[in-house]
Amino acid sequence: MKTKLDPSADLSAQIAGAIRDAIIDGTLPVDERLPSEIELCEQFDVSRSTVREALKRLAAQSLIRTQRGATGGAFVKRLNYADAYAQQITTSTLLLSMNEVDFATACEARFTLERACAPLSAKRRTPDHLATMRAEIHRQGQIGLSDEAFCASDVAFHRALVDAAHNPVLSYQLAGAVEAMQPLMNMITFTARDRDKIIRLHTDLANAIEQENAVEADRVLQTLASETNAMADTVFTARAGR
Amino acid sequence: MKTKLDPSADLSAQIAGAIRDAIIDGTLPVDERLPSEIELCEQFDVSRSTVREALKRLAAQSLIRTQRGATGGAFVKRLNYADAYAQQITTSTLLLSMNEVDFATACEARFTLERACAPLSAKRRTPDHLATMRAEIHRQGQIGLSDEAFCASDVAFHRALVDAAHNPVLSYQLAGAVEAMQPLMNMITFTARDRDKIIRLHTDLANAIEQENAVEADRVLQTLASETNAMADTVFTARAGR
DNA sequence: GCAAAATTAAATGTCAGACTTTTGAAATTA
DNA sequence: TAATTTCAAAAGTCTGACATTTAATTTTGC
Repeated sequence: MKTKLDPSADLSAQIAGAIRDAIIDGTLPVDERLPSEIELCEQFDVSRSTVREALKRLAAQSLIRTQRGATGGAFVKRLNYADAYAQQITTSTLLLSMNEVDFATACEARFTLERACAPLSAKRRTPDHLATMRAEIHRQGQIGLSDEAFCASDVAFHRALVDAAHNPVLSYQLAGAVEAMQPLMNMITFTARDRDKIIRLHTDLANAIEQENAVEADRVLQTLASETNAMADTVFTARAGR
Repeated sequence: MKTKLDPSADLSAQIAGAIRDAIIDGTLPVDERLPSEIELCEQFDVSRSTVREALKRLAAQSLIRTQRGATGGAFVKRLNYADAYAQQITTSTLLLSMNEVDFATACEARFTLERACAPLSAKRRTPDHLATMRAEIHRQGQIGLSDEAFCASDVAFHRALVDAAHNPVLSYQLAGAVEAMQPLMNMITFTARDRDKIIRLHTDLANAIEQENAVEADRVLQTLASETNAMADTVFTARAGR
């Protein structure tokens, strides 16, 4: 079956699009083998280079995987959480850094979503997530910790909070919101007093979650949101005045 | 400057990764022109096909755009909301459809996030978003509307609700959660009574948002969540018993 | 001298063909 | 029967050519 393409537009993009659509609507199920490169050449009436460029596009979106060898080929890939997370984080991070999204907007989005998660986390938290939160709080208190390491630990803490809700879809959706903030947070220099304040709030939050106290957790998250905004304000106005 | 690659692994993936990292960490700023394909061949010591496959990978992630002609080349692309949305929706949809995420989990994630959004929407809603919500409610009441069209309108309604919060980052993060549910919702057959119930709840929700009544909006969303779950249950148990 | 037209050069897009490497299956051999 | 060898199919890579697009440059006509 020859599939028609518009010869004036980008051929490899059209081929990738056609295959992508077939994957999304289920025509090509998971683990189905695509036709070999040579067969795709014939089907779309293009050269092998063009077919390969199309396949690389799909591979970049984790839609296919390829195997070499006799029984090899391109297969529809089951999209796993790890790959989806990675893509989400890349996209979210770039969206924020390239579009001059102001700190307040990103911060509001993040804490709004986290607050939505907290009641579920309070209800369903298990010892391992609490342990992770406590461990990160401990790390945050270590002297000589760089600002970047502090931020990374902050992200890990909040990730544990979200994961405690035990809803993988929720974890996935929030991964972008939480992780994409990290580069913005890294622009902030945290004073010792700032760190103390954050650590205290993190401790309150962990306690609230442990006690299954959703109301208190929400209160702490609101405080954390406004504190974060205040710290960013201080840094950015100081920097602007310089 | 020759950049070393591991010859045993996929070359085009390594090249794409190196350039991707440079874009993410800001080494390559927006609108910066990448070296020409020939120059990249020399830099990485590979053939042009390999370089091109790497560039197609980046293009698939909306990280670069290419221009033909004398002053053309590959340029770092400013990631816009439209492209980011599209990627988010593709990824979210596939994640749900390929991983046998049960309806209840996806539904919980979606309504949890929407409920987080609603208070902001109630505070900031403008006439145009309200008008969109009303228009979609009207469409949902039309007789002879297919189940798919009903679902599409449902998505549009909820999109308007989210957009009313006037936080583009929040809209972006929720796009995946809302849109990815559509294929799952499409598996449901809505009876006339179901539709009536949903339309009534949508009306209540629009009214609550118009009156800036966050508490009432939250109540309606909770009801809508449990109703949606109930409808899905009915359909799925009926189908399982068949 | 100026504007329109033709030329040129640089870049991506496409093609054809060869060779390499990997890998499973089939054929052969001990 | 089991180990080994051979084989074939497929993706990965390389080379070189040609097509197309586009902006800058040069030429031409007035």
